[in-house]
Order: sequence, then C-alpha cells, then structure tokens
Amino acid sequence: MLDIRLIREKPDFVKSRLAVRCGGDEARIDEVLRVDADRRQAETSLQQLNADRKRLAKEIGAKRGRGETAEELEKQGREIGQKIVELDQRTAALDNEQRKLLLQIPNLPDPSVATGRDSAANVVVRSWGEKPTLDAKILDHLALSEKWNLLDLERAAKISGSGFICFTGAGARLERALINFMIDLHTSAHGYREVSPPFVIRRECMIGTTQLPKFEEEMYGLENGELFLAPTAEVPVTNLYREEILPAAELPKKIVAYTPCFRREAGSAGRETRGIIRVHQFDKVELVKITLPENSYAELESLTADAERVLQLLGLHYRILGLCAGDLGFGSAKTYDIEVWSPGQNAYLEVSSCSNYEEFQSRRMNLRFKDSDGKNRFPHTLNGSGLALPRLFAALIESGQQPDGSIRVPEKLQSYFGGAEIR
RNA sequence: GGUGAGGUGGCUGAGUGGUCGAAAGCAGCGCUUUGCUAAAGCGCCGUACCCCAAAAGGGUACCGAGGGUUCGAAUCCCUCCCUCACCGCCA
Repeated sequence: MLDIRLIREKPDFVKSRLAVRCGGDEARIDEVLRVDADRRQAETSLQQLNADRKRLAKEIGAKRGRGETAEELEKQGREIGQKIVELDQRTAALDNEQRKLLLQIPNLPDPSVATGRDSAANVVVRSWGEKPTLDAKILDHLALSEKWNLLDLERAAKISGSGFICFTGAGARLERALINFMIDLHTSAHGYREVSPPFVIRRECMIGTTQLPKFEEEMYGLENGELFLAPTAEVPVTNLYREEILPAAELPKKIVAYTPCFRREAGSAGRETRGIIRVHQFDKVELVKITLPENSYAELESLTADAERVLQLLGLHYRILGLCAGDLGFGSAKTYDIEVWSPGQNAYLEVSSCSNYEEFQSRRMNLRFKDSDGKNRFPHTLNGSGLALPRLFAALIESGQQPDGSIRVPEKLQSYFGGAEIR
C-alpha cells in the first residue's frame, strides 16, 4: 500500500513511476486524491461536531452533579447526535473507499528496474555455470521418474486430481534431502532463523502480503473464505510480525521456512502443465527478510545470492533475470527471478523470485520498527524463495543423468540423500 | 465441543455511566540539590489522524476488535478474536 501522503504531495511523481508498469494504474491516483479530499473534509466537520457534543455532555454532567436538570442541553445533544450519525457514515464510507482504492494500486517500481510491458523485456543480469553436456538421448524428468520410480502421478491424481504430486521411494527421499539441505545451508551459512509456520492462513494476513483483494481465485479457501491454504510461505512468515513495533536493533530479521504451497493455478489453462512443472501443491523453502529501509537493496542482493548459493552447491546452471516493470508482481518494487536450466525441457525454469517490497507490505500489515529518533517507521520486507522444489527436483535429475542411465546425486546432497546416485 | 475467568498506556495495576486519555507504582527523559558509584524534590514521559503554508497551537479518535443503548461508555448490552483454567473428545 502506498502512503497517501506521498500521493498527496507528489502525485505526478507517483503517476510517472506507476506508468512504467504499463498497467494503466495512473488513473487511480486522481480518483484516490478526490476521495482523500472529500474524506478529510468530512472528517474535519465530524471532529468539530464531536467536540461540540463532548463539551455539551460535560456541561450536562456538571449540572447533574449539582442536582440541576438539563433538558434543553440534552435536546441539543440529541440533535448533534443525529448529525454525527450521518457524517460518521459518510466519513466511514469515504475512508473505506480510499482504503479500497489504495489496496488496488500496485507498488512503485524502483528506478533501477527496466521499463517494458511484459516478460520479453526482462533482462538477463548474470548466469552461472554451463548447460551440462549430455549425450543425445536426454530423458526428461518424467521419463527418468518412470524409469526409477520416483513419482506416481496417476495415483496422486486418484487422490487429489491432476496437478498433484506423489513422490515415491528415492524420489521422496531426494525431495526430503533437498529441503533439509537448503534449510541447513541457510541457517548455518547464511544466518537465517528457521521457522515452521502454520499453513492455514487468516483472511487479513492475505491482505498484508497482497494476495488479497486481487488474487482470491488463485487460492484454496476454507471456512467460507475466512481461511486459506498458504499459496507461499511468504504469507505466514511475513505476517509473523504484523501489528508489531520492532526495536530497530532487531533488524534485519532473516527467516527461512519450509512449507507446502497451494495454488489453484486458475488462469493457467493451456500453459505448460506437463509433469511436475506447474502443480497445485508443491514444497518450497522460503527466505524472508525484514530490514531497515536504507539497507533493503543491499539486502535484496544478498538474499538473491543466498538463494543462488543452493544452485551453485548443486552444480546446476542457472541465470538471473531482472524483471522489467511490466512483469513485476503487484507489491514488488524490484524482483530478480532465478531460472534453472532444465535439459529435459530444453528451457530455463523459474525456481525463485526474489523481491523487495519496500514498505508496501509493512504498511498493509501495520508492521513498524522504532527508529533511533524514537519515531515509528515502516521497515522494508523482502522475500525470495529459496527455491521451489518440484522444478528444482526436475532440473536436478535431468542434469544428473549419466550415460548408463543412472542419476548422479551432487556431492553436497549425498549425505542428506544417503547415496551418490539413483540406479 | 462444554464450562468458568480474563483482555486497560513500555511493564505492574486502579477504575461499573459524566470533569477519565485514564489513579498509583516501576522503568525512561530533563532539571535542581547534596562531595560521593546513590538518594531526595520538581517537571516531562502513548499512538494515529484532522485543521494550520510551516512552526507554534488547536481538535478528534483509541482502555482486544466491531456493532448497539445513552445527551454522555473503559464502565451497560450483542457479536467476534485472543489468553488462561478445568472437563469431554482425538492424533
């Protein structure tokens, strides 16, 4: 959520920053400003009336205290009360409208973000490693999984429908090894604190991290829409400190969490849904930081580096994309996508999205920190998946296949997996 | 799921319809005094929003959240959330 004061004071600046998203959001700014002006006017009159009523009530109280009656004053009080009810409703309605509008305005892209309408304008910032040279007959993750019984998608569908995974045998063990490997790396080498949060989330928390109000159809809802299954660990983890005022000395908070993620993928019909690339439930290890505003961009770089480190240790080729403004998520000011090379797909797969939300989320969550001057300010929140597992799994087994058909397990993972190969 | 008790400012804790944004204590900040690692006295000490060009200043709201009753609500009524205790059920 943008600061209404920023919009009020620098509307042209806000519009021009918004314009680079190519989403037509600039139009909402004038609307918000109009509502804001009306709201403040109504609020001022309401406060005047409240002051009048308060004064009257005190007078009545004083008279009563002296044993006098105050019928005339009470009548005045009732009249003011009527007006207050009306103005109060108007003020509340305007306030609501303003909030609703503000919730629909996306974050301002950072000036360093490339302009562009869609993913075609994303830029490759850097890449690491090389595409593995495998012999001609490359199997994709599905063929490999079938060969070594790593997955049972038919039976998963029997339980839950298409788009669900059942890892089996060495596949399940590999999945679990990846989770443990990543969490251990981030806690021991990168200084993150491990958290294992609930996966069922209240409605108001979904607003804080911008899944609501715009993307309700993406999520699985429970209890008449009051609870949701977490679509990403970002939601429970970022909301951990909502409605709190943190001491500045506690920043940055660095948290790593494993959770399953549930997504309807409602708008994805027709997209690549083969295998385990796009599913309704997947495991993810997530990184979240809550930082001082002045450090947030440096922290974004290190967060991205932390996520990359996993791929480096696994020896997987990847590239980093800087998303252009038009491709940026709703709340993000700047995002790097990490894409791992999948030999089986002959394509890069997005496995992580590392974003700086600046104070967009913390405003929505009313999460603040006490600055050294004693003022409460909004910290910046960052989040990046420390990698989505099914895609990483796919890239890993595809990249590890050997001429004899076996799958080599990267050295760093072997102690977690309990072996050097799948055969 | 049932029953009971609760949720007040950084903390402890008063306050059951009027002058209560809220006693008192602790912690914190400032000043004064005393020649001793401290004590005493005095003052300050919440947040958000609105008015004001700004500062100064003024105002409103907030006692878990939201409604209601009333001229007036921390206080009465309703709903919800949460905490604690006991009972039941269950991994």
